[in-house]
Amino acid sequence: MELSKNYTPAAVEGKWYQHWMDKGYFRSKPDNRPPFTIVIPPPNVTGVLHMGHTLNETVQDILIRRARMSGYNTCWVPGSDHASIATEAKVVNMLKTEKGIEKSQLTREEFLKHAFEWKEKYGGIIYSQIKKLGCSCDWDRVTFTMDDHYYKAVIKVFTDLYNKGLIYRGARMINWDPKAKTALSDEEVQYKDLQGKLYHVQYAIADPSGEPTGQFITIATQRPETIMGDTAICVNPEDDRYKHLAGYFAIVPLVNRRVPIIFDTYVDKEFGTGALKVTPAHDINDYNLGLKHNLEVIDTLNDDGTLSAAAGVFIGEDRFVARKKVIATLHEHGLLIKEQEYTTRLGYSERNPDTVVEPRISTQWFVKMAELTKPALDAVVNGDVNIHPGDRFLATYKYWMENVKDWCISRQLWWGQQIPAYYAPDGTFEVANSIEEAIAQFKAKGADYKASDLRQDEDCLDTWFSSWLWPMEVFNGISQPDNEEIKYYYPTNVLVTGQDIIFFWVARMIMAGLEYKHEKPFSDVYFTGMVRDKLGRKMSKQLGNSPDLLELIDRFGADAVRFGIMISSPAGNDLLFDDASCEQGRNFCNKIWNALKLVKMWEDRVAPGTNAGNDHFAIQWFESRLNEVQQQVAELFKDFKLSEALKIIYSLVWDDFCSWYLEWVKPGFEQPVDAAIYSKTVYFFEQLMQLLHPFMPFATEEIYQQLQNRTAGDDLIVKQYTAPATPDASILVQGALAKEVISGIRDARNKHQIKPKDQIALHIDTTQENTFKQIEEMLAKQVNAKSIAYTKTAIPNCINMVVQKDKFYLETETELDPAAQKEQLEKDLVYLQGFLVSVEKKLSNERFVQNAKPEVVDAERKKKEDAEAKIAAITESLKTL
RNA sequence: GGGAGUUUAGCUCAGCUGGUUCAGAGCAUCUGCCUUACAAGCAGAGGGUCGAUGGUUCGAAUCCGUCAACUCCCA
Repeated sequence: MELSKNYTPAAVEGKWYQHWMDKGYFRSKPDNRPPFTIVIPPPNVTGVLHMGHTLNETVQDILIRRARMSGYNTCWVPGSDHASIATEAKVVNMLKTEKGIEKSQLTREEFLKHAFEWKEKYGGIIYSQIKKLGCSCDWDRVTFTMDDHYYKAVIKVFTDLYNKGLIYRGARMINWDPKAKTALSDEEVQYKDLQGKLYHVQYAIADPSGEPTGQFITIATQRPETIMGDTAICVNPEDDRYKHLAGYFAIVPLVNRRVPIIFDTYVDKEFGTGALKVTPAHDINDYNLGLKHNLEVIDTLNDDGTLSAAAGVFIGEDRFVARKKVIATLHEHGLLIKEQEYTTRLGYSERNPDTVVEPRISTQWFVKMAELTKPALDAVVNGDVNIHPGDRFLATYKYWMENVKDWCISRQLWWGQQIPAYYAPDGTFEVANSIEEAIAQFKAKGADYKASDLRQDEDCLDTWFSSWLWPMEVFNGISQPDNEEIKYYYPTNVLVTGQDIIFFWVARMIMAGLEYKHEKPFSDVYFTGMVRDKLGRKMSKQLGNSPDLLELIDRFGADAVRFGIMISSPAGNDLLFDDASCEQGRNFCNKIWNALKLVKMWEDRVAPGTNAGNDHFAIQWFESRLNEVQQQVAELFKDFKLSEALKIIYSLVWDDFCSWYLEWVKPGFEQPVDAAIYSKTVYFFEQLMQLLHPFMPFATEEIYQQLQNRTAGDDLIVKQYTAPATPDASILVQGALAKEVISGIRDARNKHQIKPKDQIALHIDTTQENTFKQIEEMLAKQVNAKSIAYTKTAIPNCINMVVQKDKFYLETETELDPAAQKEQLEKDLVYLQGFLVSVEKKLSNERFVQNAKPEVVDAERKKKEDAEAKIAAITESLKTL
């Protein structure tokens, strides 16, 4: 079959993916082999694959494929999470715009039906993209965090933690998303720096008896719309400006409430006016002050961010509209005396990025973190779980673990696991796996209720409260503990994820794993960096700088995209992604494809019966190079240095194999090929494809299949690696010398403007004639020499050059310019003499000879000898000019 | 405000426990080639006082101090 001019990914990718699927290569069942398990960090169902995912999935596929080829029973579990807030927001929006339905018109059950329909429709997009990328996930294991068994597992864990006293219900200051109308955990709030204003507002002062003194105290606030919730004014006890106000009151403007003036060192004398208005319901610090000083809490906001009746004024207005109105009113009354520019930080909702989060007091469910974090911290600190790269994230992890606050897990949403707390009419409640169990529990306490008497908590659980069970429940490890699969696959091997979810997810999975399996969920965590555009900007929808994955694959091929993202991806560092690197990947595929074409051309020209080729220097050399790189790759994989591994494979294939090896063994035009050389070349090619396969699965499989006729089941994807042999160091040195001589001669030819077609006669003055004798043929071909001769004396009228200790004379018909040659040689001479001086200086330094390691001193002596020999060679050459 | 990280060729980055085969790679640039696998290619070349400044050492891109710039995390 005629091979196409260039590699055409579209023609092979779908074909091989289907073949692998048909053969069941991605499927895993427990057996006698050691397992190698990865659980996919579940992308959320609302998403499409972006470049961050692409990097992530590619890394996982590389690890899985390499393990599959290394004797492991590999299991890569795909899935997605339900993304409570984001999905509910999308569904609500869809219902409104497409069907004109408000969520409030629906029952919980009706809403969930719509949500599941939505998930069926859009949730699969991401899987098809992962397939396009070539990922070898076990598609029979797709798991969703709202699957029935998963749902039950989450409820079971909730009940269990509650019974252990690790979950409680209570009123706390929480982060409120007024758009989604739900509480958020601390981790779901993103802070942004903003230019705000500080308003200086006057409050009238009343004396201890309550009589107005006619004086005012000025406070500074960013949030004048919360004034109506003020229940104190606080100043620093050391502040001389306010000391006389002990026992006095302030009158809150707009609502004329009389509130105490309190003293606390919390207040910074230097900030603003040194006087702080205290609004316990709407600021975490004020809340704490309120607790300390026993202040009244007045919540002036509704759950949608509008002012509540408790505000007294501007009731029903949005908080930002109310702010403007309050300012205007204060201004009218002459109470607003100054506006000041001020840089501040505001919290935004992670899932509704345009919505400012409101600190709010609310009754929610919390997980007590202290007991759970302790073992999870130890697991990482003592190296049971290894984080890559290095321990760069260890400090961050430690800090968070040591300072973590209780985790708010209730969300005022429907899309998620409904909290299994059942309330009796009298307000008491029981937490149970089902309403029947709740009734029984009530009964045990002497309260007799029917199901219709009880009301289940309306709220659902934080998505992360389900995804922290992921490495266990994808194997039913919570719902059916100690089943065969969880025993076989858990703990998993590697977790590959972005560093941005270290707290959301990684830390909590470790906690859950230790709590429920008494074992870490994974041995290694590999953090990928953030994918940025080539200007270093984050990729975002707003900037439109995130390339479309499917379009990239169409343009370059999946292998090229994988290559592109991996080659620019040092572990853990942010990577600047540029289409150009995919282009490099495409060119690489093409290069290999063309090497295939060359080798295939030889297929019909094999000279039978000859085996002389086995002694060919190129074969021995490449065998060693291959072994050397195979060993290096194995080391790099151990350290998760995938990008570097790809780089050295790339260089092995392109430079060593294509540029040197193939040129060295290539027969003359239409000449026969030695049988041994041919079969060795095919073997090397297969080895290279095998080494490269995890990175570029499609092209390598295609080429592997093209190289020889294969029997059924002989597929590269499952071809097992063999342990590399030890490379022959002396052959490698000779190979390096050959390359250096060839490049040197080519350079000399170039510099003297000898046309590529003009032949030279080469004379070599060397002490290692045998070395050159065995590479004579390939050397002559590579530098276009018509003859090679050995000499012990200088040849006149030649281009002179020196490589290491050997002298080369290039005899040519072209007119030579001795002055230019002389200049070049003299330049080298000056450099070498300077080098020699520095080495001698070092060696004559007694302290160096005494203190340095013997091998270092020896190395310096060797350098000295080499430099002297080379100087001698150059000096001799110069004499002939 | 607290903590972490980064600063090496035009660009993106390697350089582990200090020793001129460590001053590197890829891309980009320049020169010469449509050589019978590949112009998405081949053969070559140029380019950096390793952020600044002190110190330790026989010797520092590599260790320590200070400073500067940038990035990220936390409050």
